[in-house]
Amino acid sequence: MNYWLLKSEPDAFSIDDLRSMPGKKDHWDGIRNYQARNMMRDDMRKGDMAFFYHSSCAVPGIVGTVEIVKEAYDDFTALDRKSKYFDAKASRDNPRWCMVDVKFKKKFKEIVSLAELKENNKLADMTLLKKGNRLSIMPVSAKHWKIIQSMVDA
DNA sequence: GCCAACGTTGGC
DNA sequence: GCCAACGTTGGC
Repeated sequence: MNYWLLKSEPDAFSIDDLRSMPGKKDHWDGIRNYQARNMMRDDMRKGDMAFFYHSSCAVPGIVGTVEIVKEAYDDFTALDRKSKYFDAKASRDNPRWCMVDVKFKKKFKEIVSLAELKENNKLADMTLLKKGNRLSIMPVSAKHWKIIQSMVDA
């Protein structure tokens, strides 16, 4: 079982949006980066857990957890001309992009902010905190997962 | 809005 | 295959 971190801009899709979906789940669409796609397709498994990270907002940070409930399948938004994730190079035969389904598990009482994560020396080697890493999906080690869980107020 | 750090594209 | 130009991400 693997751990992950999924970034989303809360203006576009927040953890509250996920919680209010039917069944508290939704597809994680719009991934248009090959590294992120490959990890999602090759390594992300049903039952894996992920942090939900809010990016490009007033207080960026981890706001809760989700579970991967469906493994990678074709991202149909790439074929939808009206979608902002439409990709002219994607086709039915070669959809190019994929997505997974995630289910809301928990929203933290308080956000674990990026600033707090940076202040924690034990997280110094975390991918998220490394310079220049902008991937919207990244793996989290079991060690880091535990440390961050310990930073959460009940 | 700025800018660093990537990733992608396309001419050669 | 190289590399310059361009686009994107995301913190600040």
